[in-house]
Order: sequence, then C-alpha cells, then structure tokens
Amino acid sequence: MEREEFLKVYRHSLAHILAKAVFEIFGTDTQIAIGPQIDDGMYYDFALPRPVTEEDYKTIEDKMTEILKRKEDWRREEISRNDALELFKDQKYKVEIIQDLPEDELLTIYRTGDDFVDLCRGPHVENSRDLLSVAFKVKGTSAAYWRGDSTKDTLTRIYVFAFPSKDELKAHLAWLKEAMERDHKKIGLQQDLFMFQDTAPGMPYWLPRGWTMYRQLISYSRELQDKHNYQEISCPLINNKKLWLISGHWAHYVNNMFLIPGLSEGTKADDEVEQDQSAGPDFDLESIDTMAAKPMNCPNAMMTYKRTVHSYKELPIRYSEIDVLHRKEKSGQMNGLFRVQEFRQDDDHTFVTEDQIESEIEDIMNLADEIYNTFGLTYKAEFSTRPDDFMGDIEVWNRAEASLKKILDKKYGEGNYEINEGDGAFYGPKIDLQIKDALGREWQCGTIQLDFQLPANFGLTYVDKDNSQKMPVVIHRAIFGSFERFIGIITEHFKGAFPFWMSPAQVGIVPIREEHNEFARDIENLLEYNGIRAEVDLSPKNMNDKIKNFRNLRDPYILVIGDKEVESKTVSVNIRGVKVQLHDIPVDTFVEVCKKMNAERTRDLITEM
RNA sequence: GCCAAAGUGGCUCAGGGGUAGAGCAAUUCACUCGUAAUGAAUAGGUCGUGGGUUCGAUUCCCACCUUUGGCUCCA
Repeated sequence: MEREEFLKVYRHSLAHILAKAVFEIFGTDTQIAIGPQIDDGMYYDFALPRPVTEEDYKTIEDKMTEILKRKEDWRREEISRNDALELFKDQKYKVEIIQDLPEDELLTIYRTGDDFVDLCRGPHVENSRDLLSVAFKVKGTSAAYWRGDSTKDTLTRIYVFAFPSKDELKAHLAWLKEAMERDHKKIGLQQDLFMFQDTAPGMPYWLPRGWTMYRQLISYSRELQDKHNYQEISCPLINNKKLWLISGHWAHYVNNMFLIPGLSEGTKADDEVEQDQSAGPDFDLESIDTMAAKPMNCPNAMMTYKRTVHSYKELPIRYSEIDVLHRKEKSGQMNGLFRVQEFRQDDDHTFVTEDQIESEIEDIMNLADEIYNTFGLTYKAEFSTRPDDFMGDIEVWNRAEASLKKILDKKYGEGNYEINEGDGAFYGPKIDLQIKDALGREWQCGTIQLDFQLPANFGLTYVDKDNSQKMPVVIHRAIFGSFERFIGIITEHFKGAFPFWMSPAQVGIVPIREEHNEFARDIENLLEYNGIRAEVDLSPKNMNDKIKNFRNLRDPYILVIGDKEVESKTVSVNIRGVKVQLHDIPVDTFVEVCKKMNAERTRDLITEM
C-alpha cells in the first residue's frame, strides 16, 4: 500500500478507536461528530458530559491500546438512509450529517466489534490487530465549533499524534522539540530583542538589540522602495470618527479599533470638575470629539491623494507609510510577534489607472521576490477572487482578475498557486503571500489588494487625456507584512543566527587582559566608523566568560585580542557556527569583509579571509 | 470569545496551610587568564491582581489580568 493511502486508512481507523475509547470512558451520553486524519495524526470532535483534562490523556491512550488488543473485526455495511437515521437516532450530529447528504449518496457504516458503529465512507482496516504496530499519543484538546460555526455547539476536539511506527512518532516529537527551540518568543528573551508587559497586551517593547534589527529591515525596505519610485509619507495615528465613517471602518471594523471617546455633551472641562473624583468626567462614543487609533493607513493615504488635483501623467502615485497601527484582537488570538495589537507595516497605497494595474502588480511581485530571496524564505501565493457581495462594476472585476491571473501564471506557472474562489474582499481581488513558522503554521506576510471601493468613498479622481474626470484604482500592498510578524518568522527561520547585515550586534570584541583594552577599543571605533555594529567587553572578567556571553547573543563574529594581536595589529576571529578560528587576520581585511556583507546583505557569513 | 494549561527573585525551575529554595545572571573580593561555565562571599521575592475561607493563605475557593497550545482539515 502507498504510504499516503496507508496513513489515511490507519489514521482514520484509529479515529474510530479513539471514539470507541471515549465512549467507554465518558459513557454513552457522549455525542460523536467527525474524526478526520490530519498531517500528524487525527482528531475526533465530541460533545462530552465533562471536560477533558491532561490527566485523562493517559487513560485514553491506555483504553485505546486495550481496545486494539481485543483484535476485533471491522465490518463494512451498506445501509439505507432511513435505517441510518434510526441507527444513529441518539447521535444528533450524525443525524445532521445524514440529512445533509445528497439523496442518492450510498451510505456505509463501519462496525468495530459488536458495540461500536460509526457512519463512515472508509476505507478501514479489516481487524484491529492491523493497528497494533502503530504508534500514537494524545496531543491535546481544543474547543471547536460544530461545523466551524461559532453560533453552533462547542465541541471538545481531541487531537492524537499517529504514525506507522514508534520511531516515526519519536522522530516527530523530536522535530517538535527542535521547533520549540526555534520559537521566536524564546530567542527574543535570550537575545534581549523585545518584551511584553501586562499594561500593553500584544504591544511589543522593542529593546535596543531588537530595535537595531528592526531599523535594518526598515532601511532595507526604504532603500528598495526608493529604487522603485515610492514616496514615503507619515500621517496622523489617531483620527476623528468622521474619517472612519467615510472610509467605512466605523461600520465594518470598529470592533477591531482602539477608541478614544470624546467628552459627553455638557460635561465640564477639567478645571471645573470638583475635587470629588469618584464620578469623573463622562465620555461618550457619540461625542463629535471621538477619535480612534488607526488600524490601517488607507484612509490617510486617500486624504493625502485628495489634497490636490491629479493628472493621468502623474500616475502611478505610490505613497508608502510605516506608521504605527493598532488593531484590537479577541483575547486568545494574540501570539508572540505573530499576532500583535500594535505594529508597523511596509504599507503602500498606489493610485493607478486601470491599464496600469498589470505592470504595477508585476513590479510588486518582483519586489516581493527580491525581498524574500534576501532571507531565503519560500512562500506560497494565494489568489482570492470576487465574492458574492462584491462591490463595483463586474467588468472591472473581470479585467482585474484576468490581469492578476496572467501575472501569477507567468510567475509561478499555472496551478502552482492556490486560488480561493469567492474569497476576495468585497472591494477587490487580492493576492496573499504566506510564509510558514517553525511549527509549520502559515502566516500571511505579503498582501496585494486591488480596491475599487475606497477611491469611490473618498471621491478620488484624476484628469484623463480627454479632460474627463476618472476614478483611480487603489492597490494596497505590503511585502514584509508587519515588521513584527516578519521578525518573528525570520527569527525562527534563522534560529536566532541572523545574517550579518541585520544582526543586532555584528562583532563582539574580547580583550584577554586589561592591557589589551586599548587596542580592543581602537578596533571597536574603527568598526563603528565603517558602519559596523561592534560591542566590546572591557570588564575584568576572564576571556571565557566574555566569549560565552557573545556566543549566547549569537554575535556573528567574536574577535579575541591578546599580546599577539596587539603586537601584530591583527585579530583572531571566531565565526558563529564554525569550530575553527582564524588567526593573524589584519584589521583592515576584517573591516573589508564586514563592509562587503553589509553592502551586499549576504545571507551566510564569510568564513575565509 | 471558546477548550485545556501556565504565572514563585533578571532567567530556568523546585516547593507547599505556619509569611519561601536551587542553578544561572548580578555585586564584592581573590585569580590576570589564548577560545563555551575559576573559587569564595553578598545582595535580590508583599509567590500575577483583587476578594473569600481560616487563628494564620504564596499554598484551598471565587473572580479578574497576562501568557501558551488549539479552535482551517467535514461521514
């Protein structure tokens, strides 16, 4: 049997065993929903009489093993719709599933032993003994809504790792452990890059080392955008509700915005409020003074465009912004730097004529390729098309979608990107670029969205050749996405060993004894003078301590300075990730190597000098 | 928001109804050292916050806050 097929059959069969075990442990009140196989095993959704806690995991595993040891036969039976409804009459989710199946669907059930039956398409193993050799382990639980719909019942989902052999399960658990080592939250703490405080949930404090890195990314982004004729602007971080009413955010996005209610009408100004503070001033979202922190840059970019009249000759106009954005997330949605409530994007709004869409998108895709290549990141493109509740002219949509498709086909080849039919925003089609984190979770970084709605809301125009007033199309785009998320991704990608050009500190300098401090400091100055970020440890600690410290911070190069080096004006170089050291490297040679890596944004460290 | 779990010195963690302990880091002293942990001493905590039970709570109970894994995979 093909491995894929094998995984499918036994993982799915094991899901039935899980359900049978849960029945035996939690009793016959248990309602079973669905139990598909997934990448690392399978899960099954239940409605249970009590919560499942970690203490239950072992019990469930033992019960599953016990059931397998019964070596029961599995029997497939075809069944009529009515018989199925009768058989599963106490299982409300199964009944719902049966009722939703097409009339002519052949229904099959699988019996495992005499006391467990599940509605299932199969195929399955013939006897439980076939599953005795497989390795499994309860991974965890989660609340999951029936049919993924938050208005429906909350079910308990039990996840189980399942692999053909003990070794494969072990290997998977080892991989998982390794992935946890790459966790950007852990590395961020080790390298003192960023932190969070309860007083500002989901809003990172960028510490000196982390912010240094952040600045490198920003300057890289700016450098490229300058080359591609972008113009950077900066706009108000908080805006009056009036702006959000025009943009439509007040109607569609207000739950995700941090609001600053104005003073209620008739409320006294501060100096008139009496000393009794218990009441305090009254605030009111209905006040005309109500402001909100911006969750997106778009409305301000529209205002910037609108300040004057534009000729078709000016387009495309590309306004980029890296202003701070705030988006309120539901509790439970935050995740380290991957999902925060305060962040900056390499955001841009480009105003184009309809026939400029194609060339503009192509330029953006090339820019994206260049950026992701610099980091060695691979990404997946997803194309989302017109939803049912689309807004605007269907002909414009069709032409725009055709342009996007043409570029995607050209770039990735037909079929090498995902198409999500009907998943686009109501204001335009979009292309998302997804990158995986260490645990394999996908995160959207880049996004390119066409927008036919905002230009209309803001009444944007340009004067065309024939002197007529036309409406420009807006392209929203970000390539890094948020710098926060991007730093999270690359921290895991590089496991904290960042490329030279973006390393918080690029060179650590270790004088062996105090009399070497002077030369060490000279080298530090020379490096800094050449735009290289160096740090020197002048403390009276012994050299091993100093080296250890810089190693833990993952400094790309550590220079050791002793009698020999002072004498010959050279340095000894420890290279991150390399066992051997280089000796007798002339200081100037080392400086040139560093300058080269900064200039070229080299991904790997140069190991020969 | 929902399910499960966590929160104890800067970090990693132990402990447990009678107001806390280790290692690392820090500070001081000694050692002046050639490539990942020299030795000794010292200092550092209202045990996430607020209530409750109790003679007594960091420990038990309740609420809240923050954090983590999951909530897309459709018989």
